Amino acid sequence: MDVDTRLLRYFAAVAQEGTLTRAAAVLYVTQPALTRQVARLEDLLGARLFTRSKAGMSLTPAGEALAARVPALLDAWDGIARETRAAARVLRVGFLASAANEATPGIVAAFTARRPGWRVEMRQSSWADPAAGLSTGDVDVALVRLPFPGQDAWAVDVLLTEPRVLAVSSAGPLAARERVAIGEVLDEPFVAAPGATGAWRDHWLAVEERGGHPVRVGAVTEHPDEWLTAIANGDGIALAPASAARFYARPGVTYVPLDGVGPSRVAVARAGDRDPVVRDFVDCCLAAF
Amino acid sequence: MDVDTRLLRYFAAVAQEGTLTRAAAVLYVTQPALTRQVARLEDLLGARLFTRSKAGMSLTPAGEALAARVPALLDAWDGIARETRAAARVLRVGFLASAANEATPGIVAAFTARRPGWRVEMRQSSWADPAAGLSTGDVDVALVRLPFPGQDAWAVDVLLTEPRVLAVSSAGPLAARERVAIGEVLDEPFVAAPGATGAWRDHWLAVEERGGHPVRVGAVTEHPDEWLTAIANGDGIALAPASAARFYARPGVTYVPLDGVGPSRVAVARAGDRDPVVRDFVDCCLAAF
DNA sequence: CACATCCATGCCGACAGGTTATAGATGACG
DNA sequence: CGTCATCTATAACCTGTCGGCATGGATGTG
Repeated sequence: MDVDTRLLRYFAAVAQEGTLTRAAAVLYVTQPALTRQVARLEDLLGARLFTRSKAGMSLTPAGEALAARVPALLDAWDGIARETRAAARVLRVGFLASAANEATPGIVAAFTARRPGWRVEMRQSSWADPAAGLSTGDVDVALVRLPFPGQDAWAVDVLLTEPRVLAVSSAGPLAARERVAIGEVLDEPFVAAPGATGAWRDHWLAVEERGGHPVRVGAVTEHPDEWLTAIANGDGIALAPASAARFYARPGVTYVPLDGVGPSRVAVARAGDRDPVVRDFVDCCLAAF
Repeated sequence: MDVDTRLLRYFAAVAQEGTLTRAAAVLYVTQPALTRQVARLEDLLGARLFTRSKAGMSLTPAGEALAARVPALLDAWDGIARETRAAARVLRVGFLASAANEATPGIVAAFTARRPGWRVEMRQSSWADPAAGLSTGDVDVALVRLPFPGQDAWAVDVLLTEPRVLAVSSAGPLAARERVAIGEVLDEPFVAAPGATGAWRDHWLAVEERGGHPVRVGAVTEHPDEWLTAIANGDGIALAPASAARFYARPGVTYVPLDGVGPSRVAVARAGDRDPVVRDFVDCCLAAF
């Protein structure tokens, strides 16, 4: 009988949390999706796994039996997948569009020097996935900007801290300014990241610095190119890391120093340090700064 | 990283067989489907698992690593699923429409006497699945008629052997006959089972007894009711087990003894005899005859 | 040079999984 | 005693994936 390991992870989360609602939050899916997947697993196995009540879901004997063995099975699979990738000598590195920077080629060179025979596969992710493919298992390690959704589940080392600046249309009045304070622009429309990215989106809308002041969203973009176009068009302004002035210079877009907001941090994130190859890559990252 | 165990079974089959084409035959899927699923697994893992050549597919080092551990993982999952079902105290029994007979209630009664607290869930399957849900894992044990597709993969005990007779329209000339020889009716249109059922369909079209004589198919049916209607309507004639005269008596349909064909066998099939509960059920079946 | 044997690709229909919105059931609380 | 808050279940919709069939392309073989 075949099953997707995702179903088993869902089941384990529900067994752990005791309610569908909470498990759904942990898994970043909606509660109806969980309801159906759990029911589907019960159908597949031909056994009721939970007794439902207003208070939540509690395990039946069959559920207990399953819950006792599923974590080990999932661990075994994760281990197999890791070993398989290791045997292929490919390290998959995700990076967020705006987290790439001058150091990347040096890091890759240092890594291939330390691990001859290994190939590094770089995968750029859109802003719709600030975890750069880590959470879906698409990559082994990722260069990201903090904070990102689900960050607590990963091992993270900060590589670089840089100020956040303001990106504005060159045609607008702010472009001529020497400096701007965040308090002056709280009513401006902002160009934002997609809605599902939670803390990450908030960070780039300066929600923390607004003290409750509402956000006006002028546009939503996923890629640097759309982002630059939206700003040049005057659809809104946006926070950006200072290095964007070098990487994303474009006629029509001006970067202005900004007061009153904290810095942005670039970090290297991964599942943990059990894998020595990943650890080597992390070391190369740390050595590059 | 999540994966469907079906993908892993596909992979294992290809690794075992060495070519996609042969593995596809073993798995009862088409070769293009396998091509894509293997490619998908490689994508998911981010590693090439096979080197393709005209001669077939041979494992890369990454493929070797995976192949070394996948069978144990699949076994572990199958064991977990079995234990979970056992904890639920539900035995799922599949039965083919025409394999059900007088003995069934007695078998179930004997089983529940031997295993108090257990519930038997009977699932009737259409003729589109002569394995009665075994092959998909929908049931733990099944009452079937031999031969059925993929039969070699299962443990099988014959319960009962009965002659095959001919079902004809009462309005036709054959209905008045005392006996009929198979050689007389090779040119008649037959009412057949769905095309994907292979050996099973052939068995009921008397392909073995035809000596190459081609089959005319007058209708295709999946359920006894359609089958009876098709025969009564004169869409074709059909082979049937002798007991059909009792179970599927209907005005307009006449059963005539038939010479020149072998008997039909009812059997109990299951994955093996490791599961003591399934073994008990099998014992009850054997004791009932 | 036709043929057999592989694997890959394009197209299409069916279905599964996700989302949002909403219903139903049941304690907790003013 | 109504009003919430908190659960799970269901409905409607959209998209991506899987399977099938048909076909193409590459490569040895008689």
